[in-house]
Amino acid sequence: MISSTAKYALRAIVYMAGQSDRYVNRSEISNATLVPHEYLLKVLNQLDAAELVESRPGPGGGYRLRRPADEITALEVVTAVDSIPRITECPLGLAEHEQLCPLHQLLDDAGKRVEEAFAEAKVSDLLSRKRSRTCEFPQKK
Amino acid sequence: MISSTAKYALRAIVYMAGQSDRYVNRSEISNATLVPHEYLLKVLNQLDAAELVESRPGPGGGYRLRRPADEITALEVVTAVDSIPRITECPLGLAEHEQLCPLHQLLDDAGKRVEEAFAEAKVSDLLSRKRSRTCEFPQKK
DNA sequence: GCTAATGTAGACACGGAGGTCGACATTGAT
DNA sequence: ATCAATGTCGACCTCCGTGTCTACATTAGC
Repeated sequence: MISSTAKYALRAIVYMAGQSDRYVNRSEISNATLVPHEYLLKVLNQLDAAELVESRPGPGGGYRLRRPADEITALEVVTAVDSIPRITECPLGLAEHEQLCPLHQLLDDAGKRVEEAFAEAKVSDLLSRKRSRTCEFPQKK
Repeated sequence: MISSTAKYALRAIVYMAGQSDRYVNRSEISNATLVPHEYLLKVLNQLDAAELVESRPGPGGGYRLRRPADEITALEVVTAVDSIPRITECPLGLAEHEQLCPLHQLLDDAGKRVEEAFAEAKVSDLLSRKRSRTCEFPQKK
C-alpha cells in the first residue's frame, strides 16, 4: 500500500512524538523502531526537508518534531517520503477528455481513499496508550 | 497503489471483456493494451491460474474470459496477480493483543479502503462507452 | 501426418527501492 | 582549543519486480 520507507517514517515520527520536546539521537530511534541505522538517516533527511523535524548536531543533539503531534497528519509524513499516485488527467494527455476513462478513474479512486485514510489520522492518534505491549516498535532480539 | 502488473491485468481483462466470447490472441491484446508481449504471457498465466481466463492453442486460439464481465470484480483481477497487504494480526505475533496498535490499524485501514474500491467495481463497469477516445488502451506510436 | 499458428516454460537482463559503508563536518562540554 | 558525540554526504551493494530471449509443446486446418 505504501513503501516501507513510509512505514519507517511513520514509526520514527510516532516515536519522537512520544518523547516530548527532547532531541532524540538516531541510534535511539533506530533501536526503538528497528529501522536500519544508516537507512534511517535518509528517512530523517526527507522528513527534515519536508520541515516535519529539526536536527541538532553535537553531544545531546538529535532530532525532534517541529510541530505538536496533534498538528501533523499521517498523510504529511507519508508524502514527505513517498508520493501517493493520483491520476488527475488522462495519462495519454488527451486534453479533450473531460473525464478519465473508467479504469483510470478506478485507479485514482483507490489512491484517493488511501490519501483520505492517512489524512484523517493525526500523529497524536497513533501514540499507543499502553506502552508496555506496543507492537508498533518491534523488539530487537 | 497497485503494481504495474496489476494494471496490466486489468487492461487485458477489460480488453477481453470488450471482445465478447471470441478467443483473442496474445499479440492482439499486447497491441491494444501496450503490455509488453512477452510479459503479458506471465500476466495471462496468473489470470489463468486464478481461473479468470481460459486459453486455447493453435490457429484461431488465444484467451477469453471464463465468466461474464459483470460477474468479475476488479478486486479479483488485482488479487490474481498482486496481493493487497492486509494486517489481520499483530506483526510481532503477540497473541495477547486483542487489537492492533494504532499505527498498524491505520495501515490496515488503508489496505481495506483500497480493497473496497476494487471490490465495488465490476469489469463490465470499466468498459469505455465511447471507444473512439478511450485512453485506457494507449496508442502505439 | 504435416505445417503454421499459437500457447508454455525457464533462464537471463535491467533498474530502482531498500540497505550499508567509510570519510567528513559541526557542535557542546570541558 | 580540544575531544567526543553527533549529524552529513556520497558511493556502493543487494534484491526483487519488471521485462526479454530462446527453445519447446499443442492444436486447427489442410
